[in-house]
Amino acid sequence: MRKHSEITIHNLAKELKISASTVSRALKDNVRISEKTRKIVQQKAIEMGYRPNILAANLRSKRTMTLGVVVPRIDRYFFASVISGIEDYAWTEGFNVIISQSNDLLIKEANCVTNLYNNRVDGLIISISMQTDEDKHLRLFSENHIPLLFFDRYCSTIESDRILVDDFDAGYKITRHLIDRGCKRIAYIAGPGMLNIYKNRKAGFLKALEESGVPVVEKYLEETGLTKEEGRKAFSRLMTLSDPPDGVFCGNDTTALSALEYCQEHRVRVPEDVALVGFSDEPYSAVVTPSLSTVKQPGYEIGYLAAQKIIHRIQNINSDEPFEQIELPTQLIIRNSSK
Amino acid sequence: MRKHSEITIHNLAKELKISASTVSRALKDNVRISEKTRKIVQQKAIEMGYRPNILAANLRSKRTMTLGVVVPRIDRYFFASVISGIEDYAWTEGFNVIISQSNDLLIKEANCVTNLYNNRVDGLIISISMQTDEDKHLRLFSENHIPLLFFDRYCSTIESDRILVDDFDAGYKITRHLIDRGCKRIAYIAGPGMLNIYKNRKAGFLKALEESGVPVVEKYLEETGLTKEEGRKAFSRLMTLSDPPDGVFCGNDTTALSALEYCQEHRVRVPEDVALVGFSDEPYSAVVTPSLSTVKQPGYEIGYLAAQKIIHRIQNINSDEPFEQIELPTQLIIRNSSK
DNA sequence: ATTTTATGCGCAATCGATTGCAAAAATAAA
DNA sequence: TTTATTTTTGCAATCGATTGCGCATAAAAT
Repeated sequence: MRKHSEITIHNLAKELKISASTVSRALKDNVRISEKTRKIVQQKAIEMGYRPNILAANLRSKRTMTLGVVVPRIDRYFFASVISGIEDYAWTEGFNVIISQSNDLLIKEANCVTNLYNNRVDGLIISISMQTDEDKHLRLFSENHIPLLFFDRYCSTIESDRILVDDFDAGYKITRHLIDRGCKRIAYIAGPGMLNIYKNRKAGFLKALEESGVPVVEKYLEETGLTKEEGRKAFSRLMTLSDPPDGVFCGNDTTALSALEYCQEHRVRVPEDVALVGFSDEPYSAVVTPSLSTVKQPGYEIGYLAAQKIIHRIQNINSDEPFEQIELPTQLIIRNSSK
Repeated sequence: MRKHSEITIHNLAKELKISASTVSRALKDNVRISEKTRKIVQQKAIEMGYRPNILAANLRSKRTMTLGVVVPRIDRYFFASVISGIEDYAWTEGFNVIISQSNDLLIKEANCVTNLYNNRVDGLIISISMQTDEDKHLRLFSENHIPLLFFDRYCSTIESDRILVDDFDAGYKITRHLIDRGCKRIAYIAGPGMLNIYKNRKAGFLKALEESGVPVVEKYLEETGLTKEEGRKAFSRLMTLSDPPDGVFCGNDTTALSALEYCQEHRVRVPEDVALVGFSDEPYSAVVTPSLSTVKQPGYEIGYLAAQKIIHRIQNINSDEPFEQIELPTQLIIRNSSK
């Protein structure tokens, strides 16, 4: 609560012996107010330390100039960089950004989304949780025609803008690379097949195998939550097979790193005995030994573009531009773990 | 803009042929409303899909249930984890969190702070930019008695709560460690001396040297912006001295990493020729080769505590509890770069 | 001098929820 | 049945900025 009583346009008006409407207009450089009055009002506003009450303006105008963002976790580099991109663009347009994290839990996600809805954010940018298999909470936005944009992980039952990376292509490129370097027994540690990104990566993976006539071996396919622990377990299962893989496509860098650690402990040579490729290009991936091959996703650009797109929608709310699905290219970075 | 016309308490009231006040009270379980009416109203509210307009409530109550957060960069792990902690606690108390980044620029910081002020956030949590050498923008909060809390980097000219890590102790511990392992020529790549955290680390550094009778050599003291490039340059200067240091305390892990890279390229052995210690425990520090000694700062805990503290202040705005400066302990993690 | 056209400004309603005060209704007491 | 008491509800103002409409006054045209 402000101790100093707020200075409002009414205070200014009284002080200047004019009406509040005139003050309001003068402050917004409305053409219907004379140059002279405008100057006087603006001068007085500065003098008295006037600060517009955005709440009141928002109530009246039914806009909040605020974007809601929901990500699984803020402290994962990919998401942090997406947010950074969102925030940077939003700022240039005068939008604020409210952040929430779902912790990859459906229920928390639903709560966050509902909360943001109730807070009247002008748009929602979201990457859904690993658990999300229903869309009721998201319909709150789509059905009320409040701009909604998915990035990376999306919900296919909801029509909306999406900014994705080309996961199919990425999966394909990775697998192709492993094949090209001579791997014969290629394994894949996947994330939850429920999420499109993992479905697509797997499809790319399978396509590459098929194309090269490499057989798909069921026991080389693991599905996990892509945590460090689960990754470790899955990789350990693979390596204790009688014919362990000589190339592993890990669903993210976290699992790839845990695989690397496993190899160091068990004196498995990387990439000689087994080649490893991760996904995301975490900050550590370039600097571990051996450095980790991976796929770089342009997080900052995704965020920047997402903010641009959604703010454009907000500002042209009544145009009926069709929804757009943008797929940004990924970059396969070949490092020592698969050289 | 919502397409469906909003459902307000007035709509509900009309529908139920009672007054809006009664509806308002019924929805908030006010004791002055009979059990019967309350049930009816709440039932109808659900039925009609009523969603309270938080803007209106905020305008009236002069609270926004929102915390503002300003950090130099969101995509730095330390800050991301602090934000994660803030968001987690804030959420349990029903607070939203608006994030802005200053990009370590004073002018952007001032803009962000002013914007958050105008948006009537109930409190501000900030870690100031490297450039910040004035406090006018921050006085907006402190002088209007809106809770303000610094973490990590603070502004000493402003009275307020602070959550810090014990930088003096950390600097001392690091230096002590280098001395104990036998380093004779110890260098320090510092951050801007304007910021207290760097001042304090340096004080700890000097204290340790003095205590052990190790002479302070001016040419071993570098001051930089702690970026990768500047760190590289500073380290290179140090290593091309006729008597290069055999132990370097780097202001953060970024510079430590660039030092490591320099060493690899110039065949300088770490830690045999020069021992390195960083600061922050970035995610990569544990996994580079050699793994990087560093100081772990409890980011998540700092954020969580900061949110607790500031929300407590917000909820007890009129109590006159004195400002508190909390210093959390750091943990020296000795890894291979200085073993 | 009179009519037309601009220009500058104010009135009052609006956005939706909250709340002090008073009135009405229901219940208890006399 | 009447009065006192308690419970329940409504009126109307408030939070602060915005805006459609209309009234003045001034300037331009006739």
